[in-house]
Amino acid sequence: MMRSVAVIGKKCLHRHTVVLKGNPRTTLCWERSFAGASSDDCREKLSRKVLQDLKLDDAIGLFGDMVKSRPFPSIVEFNKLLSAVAKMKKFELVISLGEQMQTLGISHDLYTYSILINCFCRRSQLSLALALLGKMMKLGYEPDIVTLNSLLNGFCHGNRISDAVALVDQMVEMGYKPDTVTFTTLIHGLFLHNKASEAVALIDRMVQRGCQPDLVTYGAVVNGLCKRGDTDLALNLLNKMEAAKIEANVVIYSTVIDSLCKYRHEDDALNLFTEMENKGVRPNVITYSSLISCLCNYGRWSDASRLLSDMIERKINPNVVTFSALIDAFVKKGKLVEAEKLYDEMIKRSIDPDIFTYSSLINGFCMHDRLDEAKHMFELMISKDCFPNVVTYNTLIKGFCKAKRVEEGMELFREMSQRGLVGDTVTYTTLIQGLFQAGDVDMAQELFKEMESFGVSPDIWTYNILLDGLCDHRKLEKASVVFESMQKSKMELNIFTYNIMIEGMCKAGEVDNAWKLFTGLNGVKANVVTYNTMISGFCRKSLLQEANALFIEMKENRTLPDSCTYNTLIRAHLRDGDKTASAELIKAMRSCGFVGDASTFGLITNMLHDGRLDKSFLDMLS
DNA sequence: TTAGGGTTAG
Repeated sequence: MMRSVAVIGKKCLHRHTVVLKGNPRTTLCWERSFAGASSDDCREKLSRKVLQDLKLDDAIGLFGDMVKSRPFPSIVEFNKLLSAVAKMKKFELVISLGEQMQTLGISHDLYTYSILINCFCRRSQLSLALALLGKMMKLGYEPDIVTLNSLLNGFCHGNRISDAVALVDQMVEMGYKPDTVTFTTLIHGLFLHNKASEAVALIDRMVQRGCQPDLVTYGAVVNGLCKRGDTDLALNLLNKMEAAKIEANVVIYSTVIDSLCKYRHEDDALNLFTEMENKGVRPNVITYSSLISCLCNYGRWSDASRLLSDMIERKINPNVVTFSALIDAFVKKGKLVEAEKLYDEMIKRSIDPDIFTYSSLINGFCMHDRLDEAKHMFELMISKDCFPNVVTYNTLIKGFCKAKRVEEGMELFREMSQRGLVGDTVTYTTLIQGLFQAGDVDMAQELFKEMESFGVSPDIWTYNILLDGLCDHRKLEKASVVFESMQKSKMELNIFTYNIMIEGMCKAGEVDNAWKLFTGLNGVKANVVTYNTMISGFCRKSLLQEANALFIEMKENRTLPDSCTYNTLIRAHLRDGDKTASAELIKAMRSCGFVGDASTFGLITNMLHDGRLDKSFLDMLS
């Protein structure tokens, strides 16, 4: 590449002129063509307005007319058409039209070459783009900034980001003046290749070379940094901008504020909000919505409500996003009444709810087992031509499954397919879980098979639910087969996977196998549930020594026992007739602030009745 | 007549 670009030099400029002069054919033809109706037609068809909404078929037809008309229309007309086709992203077609032109003896000019180089780049055919650049330069055309920016874009989107950086340096050395397009293209490429620090360094390098980056360039870097959560670096850039007397605008401030808030620096976000006000930058509905939404999600309702009244007072009107964000936050915190009030308020303000609004409300109704209202909301949105997407369906399906109405969930699943929506991993996982809970083991397994055959990849949660369902329904053998295939696959098993299998084995009486699994957790850390399950497995087999040993081990491994750990052990020791050990455990449990659970109370009551225990035990428990 | 990516919120 560098060799090709290295030949770009001043001497080309001379030849450039010569070639343009030496290309009188198109000029002459064009002059003559004023008399020809067909060429006039073409020219009319190529007017800017027509080109804007030109259809692909018309473009091809037009090209056919153009190559048939004699004399040929000028190269400018061809360039306009090629450009229009390139805008339709039909890059291959542009290339083939270019080839046809050459076959017909219609010479390309600088613009044609630029368009074609761009097309090769967009098709990731870097070598062909470079070859064409070489050819073009041999003919004496000096690439201009647009040609080089296209090439730069090609490098950025191909895997040649270091060549992209080098190209910009070389452009500067050769006297080209990189423009905003050059920089935003390179910056975008750097972020695409995870080179955030190089993007920041680029800004410094530009300044060093006496090339002051503009607002757009800064904006691109700030945006890229914020998307990665590098808010410190973004704030540094804001300071740099200020030092360079480039005033950040509301978009840049909103970007940083949003990012600060999302990464849990909400107070810094609020401070920056004040700072932008002090600098005379007026926040807009987006600045407010983003802050309000984050604050609500963190439960900072009073701050959020202060901002809301603030924005209304300043006539910055909340829009559908503001309302939806609020509704969603209220719903997630279980405040459905408030969410419904907000919904009424937005209707009163003639703000149309959108798919987010409806989906949040449907979620709210589902969370409160108000399935009929959820369904009603779902039908309402459709009646308003706001069509549910896979997320909306998943929400409602989950609601029905949780309410043990898996049949209706399945019905929705079929309905979404009819609407042309494809279920995703969440859809299938939810339904598989619902089917297992409803005891429909066969259907659950069938759905799992369907999901695989439809190319929807099960994730670790899908597998965990499958394992759990199989174990719950006494299909440990089948679960073990699945588990082994998971171990062999690249999938990372989590502690839930192990907990499910350990529990399944213990419940099936296979404590030895469960213990084997427990001692062979592949780099996964046991949690309190893992210990509880194993301890309970030992207790079930009256292996109290093992259970006690594990209880000690879990404390040594800094896994805090919970109410379940204590209750399991207490019951086991009571059944074993060891009153002393039980009494000690009860004391220890109480000192941790836990109490006896229903099973423990039940057992003690029974033992009181048949005289195995005296009343002091009951007093100890409560 | 040629190029980039947008500009931010649920």
